[in-house]
Amino acid sequence: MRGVGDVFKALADPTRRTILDELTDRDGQTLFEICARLASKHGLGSSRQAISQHLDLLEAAGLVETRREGRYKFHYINTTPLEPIVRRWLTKGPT
Amino acid sequence: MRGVGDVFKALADPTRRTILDELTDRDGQTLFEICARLASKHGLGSSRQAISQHLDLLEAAGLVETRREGRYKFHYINTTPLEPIVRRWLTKGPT
DNA sequence: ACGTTATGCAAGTGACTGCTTGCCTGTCAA
DNA sequence: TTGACAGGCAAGCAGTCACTTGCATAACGT
Repeated sequence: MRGVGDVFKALADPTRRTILDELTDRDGQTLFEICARLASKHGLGSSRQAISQHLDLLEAAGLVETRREGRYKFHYINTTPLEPIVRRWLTKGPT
Repeated sequence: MRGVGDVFKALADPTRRTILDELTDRDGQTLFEICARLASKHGLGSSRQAISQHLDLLEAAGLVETRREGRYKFHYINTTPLEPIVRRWLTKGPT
């Protein structure tokens, strides 16, 4: 369904927000790359399956898009769903 | 603590987002007013205690501020914590 | 003073969430 | 073809969350 609520739910978890930080820093990473960089740069000891489930959720919310190439799967951040989210309460007058 | 995670957690629930919608429409409502308008305008049948707990959470996140006056407690929306939240991933270059 | 109104506090419950565990599929190099 | 590598699927478990239930506090009208 990829409704608005999915975006908020995806952003509710700190690990998922850190994943978005990582993809902002270097877009198009594989699952193993993300795991390695989360561990080294952010000090997160999450397992591969945990990160994979987080990526599934981010993809379901439309915040991450994927591209398969052989046995690799690259993950790209998509900030499009983010803009209208908060603007909902910020805009008092007509845009 | 009122950290960044509290704001995301507060926004994760659809009822709390509807409460923010209501306060955007009419600021400074009491608990009973919010309950009544949530039921009539938004079709939500949440109990008073449920709404009260949601308001506590929104206040802990800094999204709602309160002012007591006699036996009434008025709730005001505060959008200040919202701006830097999403901008975190939107800004690629210097603002 | 007494009852009503508006709100607060806290324990208990069912559902959801994040994570683990174990096994399976598909791809590439030798 | 065999083994290693990248990723996927699904069941189970512990913690959290939203909600209810029941009682308590405080302010106001009469």
